[in-house]
Amino acid sequence: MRATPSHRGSSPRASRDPARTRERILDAALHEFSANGFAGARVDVVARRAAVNKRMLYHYFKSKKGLFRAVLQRKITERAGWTENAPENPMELAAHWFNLGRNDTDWIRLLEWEALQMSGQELVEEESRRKAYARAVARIRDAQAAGLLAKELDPAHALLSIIALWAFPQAFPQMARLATGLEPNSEQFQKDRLQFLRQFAALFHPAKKCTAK
Amino acid sequence: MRATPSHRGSSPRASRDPARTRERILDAALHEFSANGFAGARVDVVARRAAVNKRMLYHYFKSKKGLFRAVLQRKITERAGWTENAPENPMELAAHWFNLGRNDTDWIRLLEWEALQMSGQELVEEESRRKAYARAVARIRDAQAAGLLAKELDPAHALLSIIALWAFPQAFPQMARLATGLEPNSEQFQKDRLQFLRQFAALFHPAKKCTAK
DNA sequence: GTTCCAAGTAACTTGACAGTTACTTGATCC
DNA sequence: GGATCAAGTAACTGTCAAGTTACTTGGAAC
Repeated sequence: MRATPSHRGSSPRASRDPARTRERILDAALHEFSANGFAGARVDVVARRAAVNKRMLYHYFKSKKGLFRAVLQRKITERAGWTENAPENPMELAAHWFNLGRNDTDWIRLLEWEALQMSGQELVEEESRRKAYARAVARIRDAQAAGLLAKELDPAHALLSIIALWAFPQAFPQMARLATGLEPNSEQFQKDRLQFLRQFAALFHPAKKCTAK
Repeated sequence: MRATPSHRGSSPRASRDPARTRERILDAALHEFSANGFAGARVDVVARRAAVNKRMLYHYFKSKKGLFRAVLQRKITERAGWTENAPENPMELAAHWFNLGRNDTDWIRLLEWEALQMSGQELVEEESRRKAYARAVARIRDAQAAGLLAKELDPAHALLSIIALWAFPQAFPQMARLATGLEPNSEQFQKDRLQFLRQFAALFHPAKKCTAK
């Protein structure tokens, strides 16, 4: 067993460290793909940003496409835990997820590029993603049974709508700006949006239907 | 005043018709940009599809970017009428617009490409779009005054959410598929979604708050 | 009927970029 | 201590695509 070369916190010139190099490439690629999409991304820019020879990208990831898939794959596994320790009440999920997503705009953009580019073909990590969605749908069904959400609503569409409510302003910042006059990444916008989502959720709670005002 | 060369419905070889050529190019470009985005679109493909010499694109639109802007511009003015003859009740807008948008998936995709590419710079047709949004926000405010929607909600965020609810499955078809198991352009999905949006809207109507079950 | 210009064509230039070749360096195993 | 292979480098190549050059054609105005 070999010692990890990166054993020292900030070794000034750890001469070789494949795992770390791989991570550096992935970080740089995430940045570049998220900013420019697959077609717009430049392999040389990724290499420069990662401070790595371009040849190494092909060494580790075979092709530009392979790199893109690896970036998606890493992010998806990172996100796997989002359905855990989330609030039980479905409508509060929107506010909860909105909060989690604030620091991580790359994620929504990646999904957006994926949406625009995928045409028919199999998704990256399709199976595990499907399972994660199925779990989320099941939670909503439970919440319906518990009387937290109107039973007549299709739970899959409810999930889709909850995601839509938090992700949309990040996905379409120009529309958010046109509608509200604020930049969606500004403090003010995020405060307003969060308040809106909370009020919206409160309105929805069947239990509160006849108690509010 | 010169006679329009395209005076005959389907003249087999109208030798010159600038207006028509321009439209042909815009149609082809809409198709290409919507499918592949700005970076992914190929000028030669647009030219071939429009059955036009590539040089003509530069004649009419100056550059690839100019062509992209022209495509957006045309679509935006086409869409200007969407706020007219729409239902008064804001929550029913989602179902209404969803219906209108079904035949025209290019539109959402264009907005999506725009969202991903615009970084800070001025939008195409920014002023007229801002006005259209302001009109829509005003309508929601009216509806709130009329008791059709909870008054505490920020109307701009309400508008944003209504748009989110109908547009999201088209914008992120992969997520729609993962959540529901159906292709979002299938009959079944659209029927389900429409029903969901209607039920959702019905739940929201403050007047129904205490009458339902 | 000739002048003039918008409309149109084909072939070319230029630059950029994904992917490769041929080579060097470092570390681990025996 | 040298064989071996992963990690790494620099310079190159072939292709593709945006934009241009230099030219031709159609038709309207006088």
